[in-house]
Formats: sequence, C-alpha cells, structure tokens
Amino acid sequence: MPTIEDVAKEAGVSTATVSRVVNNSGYVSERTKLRVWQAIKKIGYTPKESARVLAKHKKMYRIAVCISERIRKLSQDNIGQFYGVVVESIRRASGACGMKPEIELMETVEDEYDGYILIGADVDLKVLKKFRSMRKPFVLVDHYIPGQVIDCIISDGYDGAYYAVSYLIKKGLTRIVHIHAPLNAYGFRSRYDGYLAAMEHGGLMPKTYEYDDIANNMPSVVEMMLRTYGLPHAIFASNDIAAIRVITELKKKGIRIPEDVSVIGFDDIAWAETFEPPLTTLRVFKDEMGVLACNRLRDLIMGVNLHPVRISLFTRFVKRKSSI
Amino acid sequence: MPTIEDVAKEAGVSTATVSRVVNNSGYVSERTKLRVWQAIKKIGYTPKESARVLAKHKKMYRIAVCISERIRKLSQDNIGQFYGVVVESIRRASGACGMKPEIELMETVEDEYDGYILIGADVDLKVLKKFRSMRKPFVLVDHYIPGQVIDCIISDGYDGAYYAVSYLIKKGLTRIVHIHAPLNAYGFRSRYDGYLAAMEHGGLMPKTYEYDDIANNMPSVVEMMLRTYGLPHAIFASNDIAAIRVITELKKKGIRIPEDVSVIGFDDIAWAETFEPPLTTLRVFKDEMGVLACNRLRDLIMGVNLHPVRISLFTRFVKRKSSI
DNA sequence: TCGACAGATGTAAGCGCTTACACATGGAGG
DNA sequence: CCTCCATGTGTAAGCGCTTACATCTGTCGA
Repeated sequence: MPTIEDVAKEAGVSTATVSRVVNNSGYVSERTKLRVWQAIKKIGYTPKESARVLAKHKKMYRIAVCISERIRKLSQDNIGQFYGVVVESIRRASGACGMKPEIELMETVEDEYDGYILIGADVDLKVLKKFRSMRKPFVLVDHYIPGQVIDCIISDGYDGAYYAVSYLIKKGLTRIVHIHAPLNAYGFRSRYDGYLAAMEHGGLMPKTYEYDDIANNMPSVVEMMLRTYGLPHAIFASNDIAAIRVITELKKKGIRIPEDVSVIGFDDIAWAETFEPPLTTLRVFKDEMGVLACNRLRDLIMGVNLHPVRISLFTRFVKRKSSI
Repeated sequence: MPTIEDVAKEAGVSTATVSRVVNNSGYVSERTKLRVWQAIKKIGYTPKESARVLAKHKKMYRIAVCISERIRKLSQDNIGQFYGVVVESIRRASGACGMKPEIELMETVEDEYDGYILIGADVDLKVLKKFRSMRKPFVLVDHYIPGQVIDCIISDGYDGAYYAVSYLIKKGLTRIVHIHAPLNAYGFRSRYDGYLAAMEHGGLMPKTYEYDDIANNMPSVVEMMLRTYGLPHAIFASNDIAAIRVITELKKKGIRIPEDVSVIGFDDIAWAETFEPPLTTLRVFKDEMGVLACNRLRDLIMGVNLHPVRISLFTRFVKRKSSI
C-alpha cells in the first residue's frame, strides 16, 4: 500500500509537493506535476481518505437536516417517534463523518450549508427544484420520488409488506384488509404495492381503505370497513400508529385482538412493544437510515461528483401478540 | 468537537486508558471505566472514525472478488466488457477502503477472506447458502434475489427502461418491441418490468421476445419477430450486445437504423459508442458499482453488524444515432 | 521475606496527510 | 547592482487515535 512518501521518493520531491499536485493547490511547476503524476501512476498510489480527513480537518462541514413545517408540527404528536429517532441518529452519525448538523425547516432553509439531508415525504418537485438550484449535495431520507434521479435512503416497504401479508396467508387467513395513509408518499405506496402483490400471489381479493387524518379519521374508517366489508381475518396497517388506532377502535367494539382479528403495523416505533397487545410489525431501521444518510452525504460532499443512488434498507418482521 | 484528550483530562486519566475503555480492550478497572464513561457522556464525545482507521491500520483486509465459472468463460467474449470494468473499479476502489482484492471463482472460493464481493447473476440460493454459512460479510454486485435480505449493489433497470421507452413513445412511436435475455437475472427482469410499465402507461401493446444464447440465437429471434410481428418502430434490447446483434441482423436484411427502426440498448459498454451506428443506450455506472461495493463491504467488515441494504444506481439515458 | 507475576495505568511513537512557514530562485523595476 | 515580489519547493508540526512498551502496585506461593 503505497503512501505519499513513496510517491515523493519515486518522483524525487517532498511530500508537500506531492500533496499539492494531488490537490491541485499552491504553486507547482508543470514539469514537477508531470513527474509526480507519473510516479503516482507507476506505483499505483491512492490517497488515503481517513488520513486526509484527519489532517484537513480545520473545517467541519455544516449540514442542514431539513423537515417540513407539517412534520415539525406532527412531531409534537406521535409521528415524532419516527422522525425523532432518525434525526437523533443523524446527529450521532454525523460527527464521525466530519459534519455538524443543524435542524432547519425545509421551506425556509438558506443556501449556506455544505450539504442537506431532507427528511420525509413533504419533498415534492417544488422543493426539489429549490435544492437542485442550490447546487449543493443533498440526500432524501425516507422518501423517494419515482422518475427522479436523486440520492435517497428509504426503507423498502414492498418487501416487508409482501412478507407480512404472505405470512398471514400462510397461517390460513384469507380476508386481509390494508388500511393505509394517502399514497403520495412513496413509503406508503410501496407498502401498498407489497400488500397487493402478496394478495395476488396468494390468489386473494385485496381490500384497502385509506385514511387521511390519522388522528381523527380512524373511527370512521373502521366503521366504514365493518359496514362495507365486515370483520376481516386480519388488518395490515401502513404504520404502527394507524395499527394502534385501529386496535383501539376494534377493542371498543369488543373485538378481540388477535383472537378475532390479527393486526400488523409497520415501523416498529417504541410504543409498539409496550402497547397492549404488543404489536406485530415490520421494523424499520430508523437509526441506520441516519447513518446511511450521513455516509452518503459525506461521500457526496467530499467525493468527485458521484451518480445518484437509491439505498433501500430491508425491514425485519417482528412477531408479537397482535397477530396470529 | 471534543477529542479523546478532553475526555482523558475530564476523567483524570491518560488517553490510552480512554481508548481502552472505548474499545473495551486491555486491562481497566471497573472504577476507572465508570469515570471515563461519565466523562464521555458529560462532554459528548464521539470517537473520530478517520483517526481511528488511520491509527488502527496495521491490517489490510483480504477480500475475494468472486465470479462464476460461466461468467469467467463469457468474459473471454464480449460480456467481459461489462464485468471487466466492474472488477477493475473494485480493484481501484478497494485500496482506499483498506482492502486487498483477489479474484476467485464463486464455486471454489474458500473461507479464508475477510469479506466477499459476488459479481453477477449466477448467485442463486445454493451459492447464497454457502456464503451465509461462512458468516463473513459479503455483498452482491449487479444482482438481487427478490425476497432475500442481502446487501447488494444493482443498477436500476426499471427506471432506465421506463425512461427510454417513454422517450420513444413521446417521439410518436407505438410499435415498440423488447428483446431480452432470460429473466431469472434480476437486472433483466427489472428492465423488462420497466418496459412493460412504460408501455402500459402509454396505452400501448407490449411485445417481447426472449433469446437464450446471445451469441447464436439472435438471427432466429429476429427472424421470428419479423414473421410474427412484422417490422416494429423501435426495439428496446435488454443490453448493448443484444442491440448490436439485432442491428447486425437487421442491416443484413437491408433495414436501415434508425430510419426504419430505432434501436436502444442498455449498459453503455465501450463498444456502444464506436459501433456503427453509435448506440443509443442507458449508461450503467459500472465503475461506481465497484466503488459502492467496496465502501459497503468496508462498512460491513469494520462496522457493528449493520442491517442489509439494497443500493440501486440510477442509469443515464445516452442519446446516439441508433434511435430517433 | 522475596521474587514472580497479573492487574492497572501512563508514555510516546507512529498512522498518512495537509499546510504554515521558511527558504530558494530568478526576473522586473528602480 | 540591489531590492522586491512572484513562483516553486522543502521542513516540520500537527490532526485524533491506537498500542507496544515501560512503570508501578499489590497478591501469593515458596
């Protein structure tokens, strides 16, 4: 593993000069540059990133962690359990990446940071345009806009949903309903698609109900389901909060979980385990999302301009008492 | 940004002791451990990864880059253009990750490396089982097995295919055929799905033809298409080699590209640009695949056990002369 | 009573790179 | 002919962390 010193020796110059050549900084004559590049090629030298970061670290990159006003508000409520964890994991991971995070609002954040992490589903084309025009690296967390070429970290809802629903089917259940949030958010859309695929694969009739206001809408959604579909064998909710609300409604009516109806959530928020009955759900690795976002942003900020990738975290099925 | 020294001062010990506590190595009394942890918490210290790596780097991790016998053979031929580039990029990127790569055959490689990169579609459940039982980190490159929770780097065929076909449709073409390789490889499957989705979205009838032997099969496939479907407006081939072979067949029959038929490939192999006519295609960032694979494997080898992710590289549409 | 030795801690030498600063060199301007 | 300054290059001091080695203490068996 050749070091800068080997290059220096090979080219007959000092390490400082090699460093200048590699970073294209300071004064170096063309002749020397050429010699150094030849030496580099000859012995196959690659600068070691860690040493570089360590030495260079005058500057700590400032990054903005942006959420929307809407989510900021929701954060006061339960949804915060999700985003709070993500933000916290970003805070922890960012240090190791040489970045200092500051929380900002997506709508008002200014072009003064070295990079941006955008969290959640409120990133639409308009917001995207704003960030693109800044010409600074950014990554989306927990959201993805189909057809758009952007770096993003998501938790794959499709696979998880497919797995969970297949699990229910394997247990012999056939009347499986999906209660879900509006599908404009990719996360929910992919869970929805996974549900559909599993039902189709099992030769079962899908049935879905959408709610728009998770806090107030659930009683009427459950009511509607009971009226138009009757009691299902199982309900797959598009997130834990919804699952919890559904169970609460069902219990009010004297329906037993899981004896009468199995309920499965999604996310595995902290509450899922302590809720009664403990919720069967799909664990989303929220803290790893933060880590991945930071790593990717670091690569983007420091690296030569990389082509965007979509990073999908797999989920894990967590069997608890709210389902068969 | 607190350093290990700050912690040492705060706890009234040496930096060595702090390091021992953090890494849980060597002898440290319980009393001291406690004091150090308190100090760490108090001043909010996070070890700096780069310094850590730099200092720790006695050992260079040995990794195996595995391809199958089949692909090894094909590599002599044109396919090699693809895998060759990937392997080369791994070779280049691995150094910076502190890893030394060795090429091996997937079927015969032994359990003596610190990590594995498996390249290509010949990774099936049997191969997977072998590598899982080794309990060493590994990542798949250019392949993904639906339903399996494995770290993998893929190039998203769906988006690219969707974009390309939509492009043709937008140009007013309606009779668009997809000629593709067997669909057991996820890469080809996703391109196929993207084609289907775009056709459906455009309200067009899809028509697909499968070949099984790219080297010899193409004349008969083209023959078959002409007989059963007639001359299409455009052909979307599932990779560049196939596109080139198709064009060659078509030319033999006096059909002009792109005047009579537009042809689009996938991969953007080196040949695509020099071929006559230069091939419109979707660029797969082969070299970035290697970089991503190395980075991820490094994280896996060094990090605390991380949950698997699927990393999909976006493709880029490259307009050349073989299509409208 | 005296090593011997395990346990606990400190000292300091790097890891590979950047960069402030010092030091040359060689015109241009006076 | 001397000064000044722009240009080119080297020297060496870190960046934050790990770890071999040195040091010191206390315990235990002979």
